[in-house]
Amino acid sequence: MQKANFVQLEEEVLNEWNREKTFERSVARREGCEKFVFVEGPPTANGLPHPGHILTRVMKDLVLRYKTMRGFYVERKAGWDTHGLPVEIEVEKELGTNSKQEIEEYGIEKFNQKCKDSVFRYEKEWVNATKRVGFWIDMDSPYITSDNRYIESVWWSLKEIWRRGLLYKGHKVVPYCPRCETTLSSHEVAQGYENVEDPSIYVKFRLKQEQEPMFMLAWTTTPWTLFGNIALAVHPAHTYVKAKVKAREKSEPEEEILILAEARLDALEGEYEIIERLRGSDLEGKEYEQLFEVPVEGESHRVITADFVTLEEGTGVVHIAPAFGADDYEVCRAKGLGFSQPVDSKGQFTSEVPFRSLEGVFVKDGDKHIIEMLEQRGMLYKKSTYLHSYPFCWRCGSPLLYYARESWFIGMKSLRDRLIANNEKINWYPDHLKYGRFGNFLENIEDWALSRERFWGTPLNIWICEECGEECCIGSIMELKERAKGFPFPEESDVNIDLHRPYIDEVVFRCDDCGGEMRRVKDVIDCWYDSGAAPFAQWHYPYENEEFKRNFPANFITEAIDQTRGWFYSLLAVSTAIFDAPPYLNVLSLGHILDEKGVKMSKSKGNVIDITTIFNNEGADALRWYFFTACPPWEDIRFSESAIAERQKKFLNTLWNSYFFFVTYATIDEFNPKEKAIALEKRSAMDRWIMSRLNSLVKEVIDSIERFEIHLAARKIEKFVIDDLSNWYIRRSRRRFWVAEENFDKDCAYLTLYEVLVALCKLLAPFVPFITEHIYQNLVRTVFEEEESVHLCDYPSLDESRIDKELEDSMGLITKLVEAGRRARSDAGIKMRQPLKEVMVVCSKEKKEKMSSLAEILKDELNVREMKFEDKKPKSEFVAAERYKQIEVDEDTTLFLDISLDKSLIEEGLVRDLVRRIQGMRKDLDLDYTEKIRIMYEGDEEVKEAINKFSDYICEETLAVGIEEGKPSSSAKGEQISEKRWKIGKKGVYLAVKCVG
RNA sequence: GGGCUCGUAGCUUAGUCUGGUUGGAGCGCUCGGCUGAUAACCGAGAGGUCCGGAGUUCAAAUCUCCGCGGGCCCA
Repeated sequence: MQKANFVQLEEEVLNEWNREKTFERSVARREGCEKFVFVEGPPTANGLPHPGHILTRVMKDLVLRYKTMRGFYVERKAGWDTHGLPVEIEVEKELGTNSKQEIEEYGIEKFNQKCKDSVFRYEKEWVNATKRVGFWIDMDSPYITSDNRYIESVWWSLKEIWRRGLLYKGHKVVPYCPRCETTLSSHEVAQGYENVEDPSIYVKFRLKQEQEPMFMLAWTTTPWTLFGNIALAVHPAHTYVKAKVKAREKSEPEEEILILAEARLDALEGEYEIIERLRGSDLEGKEYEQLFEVPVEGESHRVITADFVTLEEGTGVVHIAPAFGADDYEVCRAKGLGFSQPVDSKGQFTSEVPFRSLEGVFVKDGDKHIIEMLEQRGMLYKKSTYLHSYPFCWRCGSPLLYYARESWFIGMKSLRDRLIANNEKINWYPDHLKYGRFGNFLENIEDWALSRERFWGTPLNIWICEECGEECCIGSIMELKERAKGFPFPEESDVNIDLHRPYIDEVVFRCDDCGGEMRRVKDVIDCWYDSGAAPFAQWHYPYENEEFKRNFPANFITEAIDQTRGWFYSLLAVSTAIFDAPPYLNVLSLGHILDEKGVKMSKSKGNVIDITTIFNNEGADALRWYFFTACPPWEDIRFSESAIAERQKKFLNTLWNSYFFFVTYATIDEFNPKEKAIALEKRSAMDRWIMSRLNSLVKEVIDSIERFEIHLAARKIEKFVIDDLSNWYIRRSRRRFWVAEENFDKDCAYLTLYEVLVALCKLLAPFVPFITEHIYQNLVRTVFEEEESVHLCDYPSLDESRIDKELEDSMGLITKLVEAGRRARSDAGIKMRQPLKEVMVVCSKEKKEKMSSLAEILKDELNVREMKFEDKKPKSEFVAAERYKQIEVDEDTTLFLDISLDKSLIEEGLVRDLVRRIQGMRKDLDLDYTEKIRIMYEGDEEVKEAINKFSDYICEETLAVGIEEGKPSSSAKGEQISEKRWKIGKKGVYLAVKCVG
């Protein structure tokens, strides 16, 4: 038996595909057929591919190969995501820069060039891994989000949005990284929450126009924001109290009155007395003294009411700083209150702060001083610490600030209903995402903060007049050239134009209105917009538009679940804004790869399995098969090399062995399927059964894949290969292949096994493309003038006429009886090799009729001489007879096994034992299946008698030319001899086997 | 903190939507058997608080609620 070397086999197949351009031909072959459109979610190649990326690639590949074989035209354009802060951070690490200023000093031109290089640093590894795992995608002409043509399309789309008034400049409090000096998108923020201890302080704000000292008591965990305080908010409907509190220390005033929500009274320490209850709305408009003297534009320092005030923590009185909180900003704007911003873009206090010592200090580092100063001024009621989760920059680790910034937005809120309507047209797998996580997200959609105050990204294509503020949006390179004054690029050639910073920043226009100079806003855009524009930007739409029109919307995309609000959303958002149409009709969301312990694999945890080890040890097919069978595609998968090795052993080996069994005997017999044609009806029940099973399988597999239930499809195939094909059909049919001379039944067996293997290859081709290709090449291409690759074939289609449900049922019954019979033997302590007289099956007439044609199988499997059916139930008769072992099979079926032995049965058992030993000795000698032997033996009279009686049988079974009593004379050199003393039952037997060629 | 999702034998999992025999498999373990494709296979055995608790019901792994733990997303 030749052991399969899957890794070597795969490398040969890869070379073959490469040589014969199989991928390209598989696509080209379907040109003109119905399209199945796929969009590749572009990865960033500035890190090595991770097992999760491989999973995604494998799932994509399965679906696309399957659809191709099903007759669809499936183009596969690769893509690379190239822009964005992650890329900049990598380069910054390399350069050792720490602020935007340093980058500017280094030079934007050089910096962006480094970013560009960095993005393709691991391209080779990505391309290699992609090819190695068998993902067929066109990586020779990928779309690249930083290409001019791509940017031009993105610009066009932004101009469309701008023209509709959906692209606007706003002021919003946004999560902001003071180190990177840029706002972060919500998906970026989400990645960086950590549990940290922050100060928790209760601050007193003294109300004006009150006789006795009276304070609003507010709670905050960010003391530094107090410099930006503009108002205090209470809930209009909740009950508040004036509580008279006694001094806890001598330094405090004897008594003072604090105002807080009644429900939050446990914030108070020591004794207190409630002197008045009032509603929040009663407090509205009360003025209080400013804590610190910070300049404020507009009205300020009043109590206001707001619905977002909760009573779950704090005091029910909320400190409002519009510069540092989204709700704060909104409520101040609504109430017409002023604004104060004592913090600069690096997160440091400005000179507006009334303490020299704090100027230029990072806000978080100022907390301690502020608390001290509050204490000194007697404005601190109490302090402690508070454990909560706070966002940090996901790349650089700086604490984020919520910070009012100027930013450009896309008005997604106004498109909410359209987003929901378009989502309605999308099939989600798994479906709970549609109205669950994704649907909920759309319901509460916010405007998209699009701009990034960074360097390496698609420049925001908006120019503003420095004189009159006139705004213009540029949608194409042509338009840019026409408007430009002192355009710094050679106009004759588009190739030399780079639309990135810093070049684009130098392009200045003349304002149509006032003649002033128009300059581009400095921002670049969120790279999520880049990838969201992929459906049209990859085709350079609308400047070239044939491809786009044929490729929109996509039929299928798939990525991991974390893309739900990432790429899945950005695609829908852009497409809804531009085309008011869903960009994809089916989306498969994949689970994540966890390590053996169920922890997410990530670089920082150091638990990432190197995928190349798997390729080198187990191979791509084993890896793929593991991914497909392990769990539903949308569930997290616990990944381990040993689990992959197990799948390989179990499935790929069995498949290989089935194939190799065929090849072994087909070679001996020089079987050629081309020369045989036997109608299925003429073949045996076993043949018709496996064909029926195969066709039932085809139906189930297609149905499952169509629902993206990849795991069910794969598991069904696995079960078929192991149980039906290998352990039943081939095992049961072996003897048919061993017959030396030509005969009809042998041809049927060959033909059937051949047809099943070829169909199975096609069925499996999208799953395990390598081994199936190898088998196909050897089984089909050497014989028929067929397609040159299994991947150029059509997927098997269901042939209803070949399904015989009744036969499948009958065989099912037979296997049940076989199991029952084996149990009966086991119970009686009689081994399989010992022939028995009879098996009796008591069952209904219908069952008997169904099974009678398969009775031989049962007889043979159970090693009995006779088999009887009884349709009545004379059970008692057999039960009474002690020689029957009884096993209940199901409600109306009972099996009785005659366990009585006589001399002839025992003799036959002995002979079979001898044969078994001799076969073992052949194997020890490592003989070929066709090599002849001579046998010598020594044993008692019974042995002698049995061997004499059955010598023909023994010789036939063991390919012996003769069997004689005695020992071989002294073994001549070079002769292959195996000799051994055996114990069979209680008998000692000596056997010698000599190869005679 | 909120949403979604997963939790079944030592491990990987089926069954859960649609409540109903004794909760099935595979790996691993023990014993036995089979083997001229098979490091395969077959039979038996050990191994389960179906994450915990409460409820609905004649009946709950399954439905409801409250927790716990993992994951993702959002804050």
